[in-house]
Amino acid sequence: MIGLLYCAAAFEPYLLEVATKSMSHSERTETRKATTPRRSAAALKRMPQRLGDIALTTHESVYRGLRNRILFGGFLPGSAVTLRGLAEDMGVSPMPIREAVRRLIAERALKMMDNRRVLIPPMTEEAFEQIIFSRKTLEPELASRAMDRIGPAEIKAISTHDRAVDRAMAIGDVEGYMQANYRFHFAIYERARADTLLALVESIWLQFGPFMRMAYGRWGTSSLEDQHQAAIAALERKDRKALKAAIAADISQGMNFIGEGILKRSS
Amino acid sequence: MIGLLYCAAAFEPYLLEVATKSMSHSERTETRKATTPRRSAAALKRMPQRLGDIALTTHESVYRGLRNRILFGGFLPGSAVTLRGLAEDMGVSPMPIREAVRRLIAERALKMMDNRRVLIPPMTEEAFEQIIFSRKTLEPELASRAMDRIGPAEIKAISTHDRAVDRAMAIGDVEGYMQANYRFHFAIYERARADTLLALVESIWLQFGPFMRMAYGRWGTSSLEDQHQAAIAALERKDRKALKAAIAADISQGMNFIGEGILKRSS
DNA sequence: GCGCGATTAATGTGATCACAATGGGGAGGT
DNA sequence: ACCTCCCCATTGTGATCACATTAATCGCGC
Repeated sequence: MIGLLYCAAAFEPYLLEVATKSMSHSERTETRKATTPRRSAAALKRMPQRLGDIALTTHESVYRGLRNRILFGGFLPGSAVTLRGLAEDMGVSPMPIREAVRRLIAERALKMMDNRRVLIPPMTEEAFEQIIFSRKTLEPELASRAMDRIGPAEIKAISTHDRAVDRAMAIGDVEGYMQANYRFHFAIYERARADTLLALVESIWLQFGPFMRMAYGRWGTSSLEDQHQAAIAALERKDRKALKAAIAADISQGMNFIGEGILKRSS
Repeated sequence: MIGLLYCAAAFEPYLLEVATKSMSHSERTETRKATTPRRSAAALKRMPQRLGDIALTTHESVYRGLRNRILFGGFLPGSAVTLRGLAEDMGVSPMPIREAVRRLIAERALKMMDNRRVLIPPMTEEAFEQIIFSRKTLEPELASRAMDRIGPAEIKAISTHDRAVDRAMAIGDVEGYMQANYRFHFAIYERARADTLLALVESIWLQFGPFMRMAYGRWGTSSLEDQHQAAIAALERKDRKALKAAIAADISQGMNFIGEGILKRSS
């Protein structure tokens, strides 16, 4: 409710677009196309369990879909989500939605109000400052740990992601930019094999994803600069100090752009 | 499965004691005392919703109960938990258990294996090192932020918790020690009014709770030292630098004791 | 016309059932 | 005595229903 003030301004039409989830719930929608689904014998064709790579539960694919959508700005800060609404959108029953939403609430990607309504958490100046602190503390450390495990092959992959960042930035593809930027950073961090730390960082990214999208949606990505090249160069030289500095600088620049955009220039 | 190796050694009988949850599900157990609860008309008396302070959902009280139990060592690292088992223990249906467990898994207080079995995550040396790093990074910072909001009244409360720590340590009350120690730290951290950072720290504490309990259970709390007095003195003097140093030293001492105990001396 | 109250719709929560898959234990064979 | 295979108990998952509560909407009185 409170957070709805954030989206009072006129807004681009990306609000509810489906991000990057490739759910193939074909055999389930045909069960549900009847307006009033009866339970009698309709529960037979259950658990077809799409085996894309390995057995994946429904709530897990729902979770990943929602997670990506939040991470890359598919939701507006302050916008509400409902269990039944999402269930209908994704063509599943409300049950796996409940579990996915509960999980995302625990990760602070969603927020449950006192009235038990669920919404994308609006950003506050205090939370934003804490996010910056956490990022600048954890991410350079994670990159430093990863460095020893990053060889030429990994550097190549990381560079590919960086080029995707530049490409998206050039054509103003906000969502593409955010996805490529995420992949760039986490391609580095994942090599640290430090999942306890990585989980903290992922939770942080989930919290500023919608907010970041809002900033880019308003002021574009054209004036963005990053320190990705400096980070790659540091990785090639195995220069730990330079790497940490590059990551820290990248965070500062990016978050400063977002913060200036939304929090300072007000509406 | 793997983690069960950790509890192979002989062990004290605190394994499954109920920690500090005061659930009053009296009116619900009488519904369930029949061995095979039928659903026909038994679903009438639902949602009595004990209103201790404010309306509290069942899965929320289940969550808090489980959380405390994990935090203060009510479970052994590597031990398995089952939805139906917990449901029976707590006298509720498996449904609120599912939500609470899902939430705790997201907070890394529980771990779901590939076979979908849920267990208390066993500790590894790598995870332990990351936990120490996170604690030493976040907690002194949190204390520093809290200092400006800590007056004589708060210092009094904090000192009370410290005395409880000493008392429990003197009589070897492991669980009492852990609870008092938690209250001491979080009485400080909460004053920072930085819930984004606080959430990260709480997740970390949940992860080493069972492990800490194991160490104290084996070697007692008699040889423990802490820097609580130094922290309190720093709070009284409003000495930010000393406060951060005291918190950092307290973490180092405590975690070192635990780590030495379990990871180094093997069995 | 315009607030204001009662009715209705919608939402989260809890319970129960059905099902797939894993795991353990016992029987049978070597 | 040990290993192997099969069967059954147990577990998590998904669906559906019922309910309490909150939000929305319509209608009535001023």
